[in-house]
Amino acid sequence: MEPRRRIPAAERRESILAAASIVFGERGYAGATTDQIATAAGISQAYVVRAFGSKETLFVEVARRAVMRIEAAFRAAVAATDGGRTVQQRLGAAYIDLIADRGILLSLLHIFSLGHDAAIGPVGRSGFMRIYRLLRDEAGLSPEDASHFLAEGMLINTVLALQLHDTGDPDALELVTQACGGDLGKFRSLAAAADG
Amino acid sequence: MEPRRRIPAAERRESILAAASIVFGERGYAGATTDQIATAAGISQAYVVRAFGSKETLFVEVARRAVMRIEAAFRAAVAATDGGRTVQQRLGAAYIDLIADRGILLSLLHIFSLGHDAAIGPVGRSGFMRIYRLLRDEAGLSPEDASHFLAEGMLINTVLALQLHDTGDPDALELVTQACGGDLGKFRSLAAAADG
DNA sequence: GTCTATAGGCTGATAGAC
DNA sequence: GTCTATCAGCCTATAGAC
Repeated sequence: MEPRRRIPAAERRESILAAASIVFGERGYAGATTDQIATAAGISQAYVVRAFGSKETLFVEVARRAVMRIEAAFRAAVAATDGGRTVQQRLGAAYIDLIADRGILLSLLHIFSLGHDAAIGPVGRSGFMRIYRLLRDEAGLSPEDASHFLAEGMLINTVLALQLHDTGDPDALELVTQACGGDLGKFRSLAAAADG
Repeated sequence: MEPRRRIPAAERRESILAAASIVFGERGYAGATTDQIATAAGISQAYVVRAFGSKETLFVEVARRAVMRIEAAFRAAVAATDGGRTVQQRLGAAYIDLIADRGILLSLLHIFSLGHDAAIGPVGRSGFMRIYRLLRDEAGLSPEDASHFLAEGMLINTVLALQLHDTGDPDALELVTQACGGDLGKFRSLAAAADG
């Protein structure tokens, strides 16, 4: 690998994080290798490790970013004064926009399934609870509504992760339509993009 | 390791599958090792591989079993003629009973996050759709009700995987109570058992 | 049916040059 | 800031004995 252009550390960190989000998403924490992330980021394996200290630190940072992006998107949705739509509708649309980024979607799932891990569990718990409080206290949802909203989100996560929207199966289409409220356009194009 | 008692192959397979369900659940497919599974099953690493051909085959079998257990439990819940309770209530209770087995719960989450995998994705998709059809065609739920039921299940998965039921946080308790419909007893005792 | 031994491959991290 | 080289460890799978 020929030496790359020197780039400010902060900027390089961002591109590593972007690559890591995709690779960790596809393979999971244990399944992903620092070498795969390095290749995706266009740098050497050793540099990935050096930039973040360890693979685990890098994953925790990716996880933290994913949660922060959700919080930011929800805050914007709450703040938006969009005439016709309810807060729930704005929040739902914001969530679907966000997890059309498969890196974020899959990061979330991996965080959940590593809930018992000493390093990642706390990130997942505190992130999930911050989002719950945001829905309840800032968006003004009742505990029941907040819970329902989260439940719908978790089902969307699942059907998208399983790629049920990509099947020919009409029952799958029926389910995905129910889950996403008919707002499938984004994921169809996503699937098409992934094929090419 | 001294040679163990000779045991019929079928029986040995079951004990390996039981051990694998726990270890795969805790560490994920890539994170778990055949040696950890062997230790949990009380046999040698080589024998685990020999008994199933490969680690991947073993995982696929674990995944298949988890889905089948859910189907069986739901069929029983549908068939049960339990005076006071609705089908939804019976199904919900059956689900909560089932995923109190953390091995099954976490197996599910790992299947979801491996939805893109060539070997595991198909198992996840066909299993999920079989369960959807069961809810719709055998339990008689409308597509909307089936979708809501699944959504609630996915939220329960998440809060249990994150172990939010184990936190002192009162907000977490509020959320878990909403998600599980107040039926927390099983998970408390589970947590206590895990501590000991 | 079950084990021991080990080959062969991959991985995260470190050292050190530029 | 970035790379090459490399080590030490771990992991799956196979071979072969009992």
